[in-house]
Amino acid sequence: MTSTDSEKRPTRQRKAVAAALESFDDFRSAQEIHEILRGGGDTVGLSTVYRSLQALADAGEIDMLRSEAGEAVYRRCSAAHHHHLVCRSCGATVEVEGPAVEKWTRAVASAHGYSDVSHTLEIFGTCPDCS
Amino acid sequence: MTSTDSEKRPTRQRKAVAAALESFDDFRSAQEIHEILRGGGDTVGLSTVYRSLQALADAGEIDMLRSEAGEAVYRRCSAAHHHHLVCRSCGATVEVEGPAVEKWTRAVASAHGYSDVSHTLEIFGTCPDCS
DNA sequence: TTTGTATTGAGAATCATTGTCATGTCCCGA
DNA sequence: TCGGGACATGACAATGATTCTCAATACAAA
Ligand SMILES: [Zn+2]
Ligand SMILES: [Zn+2]
Ligand SMILES: [Zn+2]
Ligand SMILES: [Zn+2]
Repeated sequence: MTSTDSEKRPTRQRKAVAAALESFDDFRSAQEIHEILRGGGDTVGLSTVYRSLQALADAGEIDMLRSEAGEAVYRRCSAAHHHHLVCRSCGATVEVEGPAVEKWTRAVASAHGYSDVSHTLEIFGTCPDCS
Repeated sequence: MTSTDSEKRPTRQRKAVAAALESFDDFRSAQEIHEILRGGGDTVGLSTVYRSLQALADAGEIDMLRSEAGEAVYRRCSAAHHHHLVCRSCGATVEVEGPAVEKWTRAVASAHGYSDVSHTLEIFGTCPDCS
């Protein structure tokens, strides 16, 4: 196995973190996820939660974004590239896609000679339940 | 003066921070700006730098965004709503506008019943000089 | 089992940001 | 001109999320 070995050992802890990510639908912080695990009886160290989340995010398995307060929050999402519509009040999240936006960012970047382009785009608002 | 009094007293410190913001073209952190001030001979406390930047950002006088590392960084920008194309390597920043994108975010949000909508959008890449 | 390696987690260390509060500054009325 | 009060400052402490350390474990393979 000299090939790209990005696989990690599926330990009890890592599986617990992955499972916790299936149990909610909005973005949560590492600390909140740690709490969820403790509440569910799983014993996982906070450091391990941080490490697992980073690994998952690096592998593209989960999405990470920064809340308006600046904390990193995580969510299990679909595989395709997408963005988020997030309720500022309760966190309710909707995945959204916009081919036109994707095209636009690429066009803008290349128009200015920028290469190796990526982008971040989040929409915040108040959801129907909260308004 | 019972009217909307959002004006702040233009102290030496606040003017120094505002002046520093004119001296560079990319996004800088509060600490970096504090360094610039110290280097320029101005004596301004770090707390005051933080406070001044927040006040300016709240007043819409400057733009604030979070670097990929999560720190708040600031920049003097034009008044109109816009977004940024930022070089991942040197920080070179270009203001960009996209009426279509603005329209799209509003449409998406209202399609899902979200109100009081705002959004963040940044494009990262490698600028011509750095590639 | 033996052994080398990946993983864990408790606690310490970082580091940006915010809070405290005694001191300083400015404006205005007496 | 003087004094009171509201605003502002800055040295320093406190907070809080994230990362680091490193000894103890768990695994996998031989
Ligand atoms: Zn997502
Ligand atoms: Zn909501
Ligand atoms: Zn801007
Ligand atoms: Zn916009």
